[in-house]
Parts: sequence; C-alpha cells; structure tokens
Amino acid sequence: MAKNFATREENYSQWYNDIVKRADLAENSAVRGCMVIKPYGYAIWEKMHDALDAMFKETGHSNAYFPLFIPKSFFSKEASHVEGFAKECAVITHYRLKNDPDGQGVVVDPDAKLEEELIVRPTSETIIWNTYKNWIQSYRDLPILCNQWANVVRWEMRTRLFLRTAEFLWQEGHTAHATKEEAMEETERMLNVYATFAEKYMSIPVIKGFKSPNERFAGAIETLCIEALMQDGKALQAGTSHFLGQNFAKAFDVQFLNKENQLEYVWATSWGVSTRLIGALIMTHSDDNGLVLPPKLAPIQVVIIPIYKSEEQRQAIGEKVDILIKKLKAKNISVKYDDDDSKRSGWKFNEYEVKGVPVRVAIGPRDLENNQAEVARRDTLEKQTLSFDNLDVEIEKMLDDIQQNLFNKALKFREENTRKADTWEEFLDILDNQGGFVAAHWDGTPETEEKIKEAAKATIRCIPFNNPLEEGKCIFTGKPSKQRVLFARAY
RNA sequence: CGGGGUGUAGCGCAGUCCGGUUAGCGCACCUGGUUUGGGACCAGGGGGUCGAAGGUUCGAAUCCUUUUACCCCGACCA
Repeated sequence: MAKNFATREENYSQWYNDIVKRADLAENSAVRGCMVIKPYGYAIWEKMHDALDAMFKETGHSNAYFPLFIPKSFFSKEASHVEGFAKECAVITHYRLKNDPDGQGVVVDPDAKLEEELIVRPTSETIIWNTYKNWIQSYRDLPILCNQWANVVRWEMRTRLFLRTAEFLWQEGHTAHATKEEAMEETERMLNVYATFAEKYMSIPVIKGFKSPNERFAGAIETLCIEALMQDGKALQAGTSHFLGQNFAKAFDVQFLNKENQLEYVWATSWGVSTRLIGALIMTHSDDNGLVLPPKLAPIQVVIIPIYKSEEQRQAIGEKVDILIKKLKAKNISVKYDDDDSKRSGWKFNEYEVKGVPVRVAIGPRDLENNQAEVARRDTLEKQTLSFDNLDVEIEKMLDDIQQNLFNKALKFREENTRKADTWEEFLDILDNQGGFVAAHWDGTPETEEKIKEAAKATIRCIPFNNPLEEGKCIFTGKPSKQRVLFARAY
C-alpha cells in the first residue's frame, strides 16, 4: 500500500502518471487521447493476455476476428445500444485523399465520400450479431462461444493512461445460446473467470455483483461486474459480463430451429476486460518506490545483479549465476541476469525496483566466498542473505508468498475501507474524508441513483452476489429498502 | 465545451513582471581517468530557429495581437 496515500489524494493522478512514466509502461501519443504502450507495459499485457486466453480456452471458447469498421446502419439496430455509444464514436466518411489543388499537402477527396458511413467499433456486438445471423440455423449450431482480441475506439473527452484512452486493447467474448438459462450460466461463468484472474493472477480482490439499471451496459438485460478498490479510495470496474437476452438476436433477426422445429430467437452474452486492468494493477499495489507487480504477471520475475570489481570476479559470478539461472528456468521462473557493465549496481537496484520486479538477487565477491546471495523482495522491501544451494527453491517459495501477500494486503485495505452509512450526512462524510466503498440503503429507483450521483458524485458500483437482505431506509429519500448496495466514487 | 496552467537542448526546469553581453541550470549524451554491496566522482565536450505567425523597438525568450499544442479540474465514460 502506498505510504501516506491519504494525504496525497489530490495529487494521486500525478503519482499515478509518475509510476507509469518511471516504470516505462506507456506514454501519450501524438494523437490526442491515444496511448503508446511501451515494450515493458506491453509485456505485462501479454502476460495478462496469455493467462486469460488459456482460461477462455479451458471454458470452451475459441478466438476469432471481426472487422474494425461497422456500417452505421448495423449500429443503429439496437436502440439502447446506439444511445449508449453514439456520443463517442469515430466515424469514417471518406476513403481517399488527394493533393491539395490550392497548395501543399493533401486534402480529403470530396468525390470519395462513402455511401454509408462506417463506425470504428466501440464494441463489436453489432457486427458480430450481423455475422452470427449467417452462422446459425439450427439448435445444432449452438452454442457459439467466440472471443476476439482487438482494439476498440471510444472518443472520450478526457483520457488517462490505461484507465481511459480513446483507443484501447481488450478482449470481447460474444456467445450465442439456445436457452436463456444457458446464456445466464455463461454470463456468470465468465464473470467468475474474471474474478479468478483478478484475484489469482493480479492479486486484486474483487467484489462480484450486479450493476444497477443505470450502470448497465447499453443493450444488456443484466450486467455483472467485478469491482476493485484502488489505494486512493476510488473504485474501479475491472471487468463486466453481460446477459444480453434476445435483444441483439431480435435486432439482427438471428433465429434458430429448435428440436420441435420451431423458430426461436437466440440468447446472447458478451464480456470483456481491457488494458485498463494494467491501471488497476498500478493503483492497487504500487508504492512510492514505483511499480509493484504480482509475480504471475511480472515479465521479469527475478533479476540477478552481479557486484564486482574485477573482470575475474565478474566471470566467477557469471559462472555461479548460470547454475541458478538454469535451476530457475527449470521451474519456469523468468529470470534476467543484468551484467550490463555500463550501469552501476546501485542504479540497477533502483531501476528494477521502479519496474516492480518481484525478486532481486545480488551476488558479489563476499557472497561467492560464503556460497550465498542477497535476496530482496519488492513487496516488503526486505532483504535477506540466503545460501546459494537451494536458492531456487527459496525463490520459488518467495514468489508464491509475494503473490499471496499482495492479495492479502489489498484485501485488508478494502475491508478497512468498506463502511456502512445510515444517513446522508454520514454517507457524504465517508466519501469526502475516507473514500472507499460505502454500503448504504437505496430505494431501488434509477431516479434516486441519479440524484445521489449528482449530489455526491458517487455511483452504485454493484449489488453484491449473495447480498444479505436487511430492512432499511434509503439514505437519500428515506423510502424503504430491502438491502444495502455498494456505493463509491469511481474511475 | 467551460475553468485553470504550461510550451525555452532528449527529459525536467530557471530566466518573462521591469526588453540590453555569446540564453542558463540539473539529469541524460560523448571523451579520458578514478570508481563499483542502494541511482558515483573529477576534467573536458556536443547539442537551442526560446511552440508558431505577425507587430512594436536601435535591440524581443521577455512587450502587443493572433494562433496552436499539451497538462490539470469539471461534464461524458470501461
């Protein structure tokens, strides 16, 4: 947990940007609102990609790829969907440039206007359901369980690296089912995949729940989500899984013949997570020394730094280290030996700390003599001297321990920052002075939710699964309520 | 789109109010040397149309006009 984060809230975004920059993860690009993901940042995304992709395949999904461009007419077939995304779409109107007849450079060729504008996908439901229509005739064609790894564009007014960029990378799963029950099971299954990924790989505890109608995905009947709490006390939606009912099937006329030879509309789900998860990773674990990565997502899990004065020492260390590297690799631990002579060891210590490498091993002449090494862990910044002989075993244990420790710390933080509020004053006081999740009664109406959002800048993050029922009064209207819901200010 | 702020070397900044030597500092970079267990030190060196355009002036980074880009805070949103 970042030290003194409470007093730093107003410049938390500065702190965040600083981590992104110092750890060399990403930078703003020449195109407003778009982000350049640098090699180290992308390496983290690749780790996420690989882990998620494996989980998708385990649950029976296949990858496919659909077009970047969506004809405008497709996009407007589902009314609430278009309403949700219309305000942030990039639109292609022309397909050709020409030399500027009046000067230098190029201009859009007015003769090359498209008959129908194309939308750069903000999400792919429409183009995919237009495609599924051709894939589905019979119940035997179902289910379709596809995922695509892609970029999407949402023309946001204000952007932040990883958390909200005009273009971002994500995966979007789109499934088609013969029955409502099956689709609902799928929606829940994939939310569980996300929750498992967040907790086991990212070491981020998440709350699984239902979105309120206001926060639901445009076009969904039900949106399930995982919500995480960041170190500055704001919530972050880390992933969503939508039960789309038959909305898109009806909009795109996707029907199948069931066993009784009757036509039925297909049931749908969609689910996605994005590069935003990297933002979650940063804001959950990092400290004032820089990024902190959970071992399972660290591109480099162990860095080995030699400390030497002479070339002989350097060689001797190199030979010793080779043994360790082989052992670690045999355990599938990614290890980097940094014997770059142009950097001093102290510089390297800082460099890898800022980049969040979980375990650092330093070996110098002193260690060679005693058959030992200095091992430092990033999460606690503790250093200890260990025997060289079973160092690989110790490191393996330490990596597991770091993975678990990060989760425990984040869970403790979330628990300490989840509070109940029974009055409006209490509600505001917690939001203003402490942050975090606030469990409070709500009368269940979208109108009240909207008013609370306006008055307190807080939204209902979710209605947790298995939420205990409890009689109470809405903190805003005083009307009766059957359960508390989780509010927070959010990213 | 509203409210603030900033554009000066690769990066971070000072200088601008009150115009005046050859535009400066830290980091980074290059050369040589000494160093190397937590971002080394010394010496020397390279790198700038001061965001852009126009104006005022003997003289503009500095004053005036216009313009543009980016950042932060809102509205929008994963």
